[in-house]
Amino acid sequence: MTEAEATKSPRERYRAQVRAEIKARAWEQIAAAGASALSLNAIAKQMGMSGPALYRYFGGRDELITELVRDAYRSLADTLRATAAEHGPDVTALAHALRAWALADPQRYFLVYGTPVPGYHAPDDITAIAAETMATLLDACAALPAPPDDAATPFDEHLASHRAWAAGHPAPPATLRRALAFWTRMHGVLSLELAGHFTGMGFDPEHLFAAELDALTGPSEAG
Amino acid sequence: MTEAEATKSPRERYRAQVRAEIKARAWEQIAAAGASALSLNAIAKQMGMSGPALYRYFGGRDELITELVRDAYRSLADTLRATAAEHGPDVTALAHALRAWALADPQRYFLVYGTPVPGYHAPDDITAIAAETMATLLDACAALPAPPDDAATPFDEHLASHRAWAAGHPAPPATLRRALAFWTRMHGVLSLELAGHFTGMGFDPEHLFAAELDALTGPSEAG
DNA sequence: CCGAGGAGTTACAACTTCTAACGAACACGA
DNA sequence: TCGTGTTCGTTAGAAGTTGTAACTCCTCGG
Repeated sequence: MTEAEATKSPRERYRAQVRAEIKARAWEQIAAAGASALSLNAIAKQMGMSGPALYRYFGGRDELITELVRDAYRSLADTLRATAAEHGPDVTALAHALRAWALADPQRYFLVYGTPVPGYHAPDDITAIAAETMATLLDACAALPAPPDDAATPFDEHLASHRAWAAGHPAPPATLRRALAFWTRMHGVLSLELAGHFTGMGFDPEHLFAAELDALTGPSEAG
Repeated sequence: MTEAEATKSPRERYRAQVRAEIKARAWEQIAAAGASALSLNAIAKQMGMSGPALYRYFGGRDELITELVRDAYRSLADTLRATAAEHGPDVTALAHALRAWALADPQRYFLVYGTPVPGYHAPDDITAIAAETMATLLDACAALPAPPDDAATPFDEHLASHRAWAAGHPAPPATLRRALAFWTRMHGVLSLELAGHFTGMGFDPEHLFAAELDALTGPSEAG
């Protein structure tokens, strides 16, 4: 990384630095008021230069946001992969890492899992990062001990022949099912928590998250 | 309703009609391009009048969106309540009604459960509608037969003393826990499905939804 | 019938994204 | 060392947006 940056020409290093600062300001704005309130002009003014100058660095607002979305996916995938590298394929560690990542910057989470724009389709490289994240999750679910009553569900049979997303993974349908359950349940709690739908209800969202995680890892020994 | 509208003055009836048409156009725009792309000018142009005229009917863009959010909450609460009135307190019927409501207009779902604007706090009447929805869900969960291994979880103990949201409901903590699980899991699947995170993965989201619902209603007899 | 108030208009301010054209600074090769 | 050419940042401007102010006109109600 040091070598890669050092070998670039001065212009390229400067350009990379300005791009990085633009993105940093953009993240500040998004954290403060959401992605829809992101203003190129405001960023330019903060950086002491005038509006159109930013178009040297990003094709426009959409391109900047796409870049931030890509970074968000990348950050999530790296965080989970690092967690798996440190704790092994442990679904509990993954869950806590996911929650910490989400709470650290809710708007970054929503950039990945929030309301989509109807027409928008993410570039292929972004969906590739998403697949990488799913692979990490699948590995952890494969390492999960099979529960005592592990009869094949109807959904397992469906997954047996509809597993394009896990084509390169040797996990059986039950593992795929558990991975999907893990993903959707963690997201269900986190999404509602970050959106503030639990505020005023009295309970601690962290306990709900832990309860759902317990139900996932040990459906029988949870009591 | 007929009486209430008929007794109003002509001016008020006209005003209500124009407000309704504005909201109808707004829903079209939101369904087509999302809430962030809603343009008062575009609505005015569609209706054959010029921009500022709309400010007679809505204080501004934010007020119009808040009104649409209110209508979305109201629609969801009414749909679930009507389902409960027809099928009784059946959590399965509620789940299918919720999914149908969500699929009928994804952006309406996201207006309720989508990415929040950091600073925004919903008016009290909207949170009251949300509480109404939770009450309907609680009733259905209370009618659910207790599973065989129904030992109190740690989260149940937490809920026993942190149940402000169910203050007026006699349901025990285990029922509260099941209601929260129902809510978060259904939302987890629906949210990811509507946002398109399952596209290209190969499986049918409806089957996943059904599987999660099965796990919720009968954890033992599901196999 | 006539006045008061509501509806819609245009004009304007202050934003936004984004394009075009220009000048100045800088890195690089001869 | 000295052009030269690329790149950066600028201003100007078009085409949008939300929202306010002032004015006209019509209509409803006493």
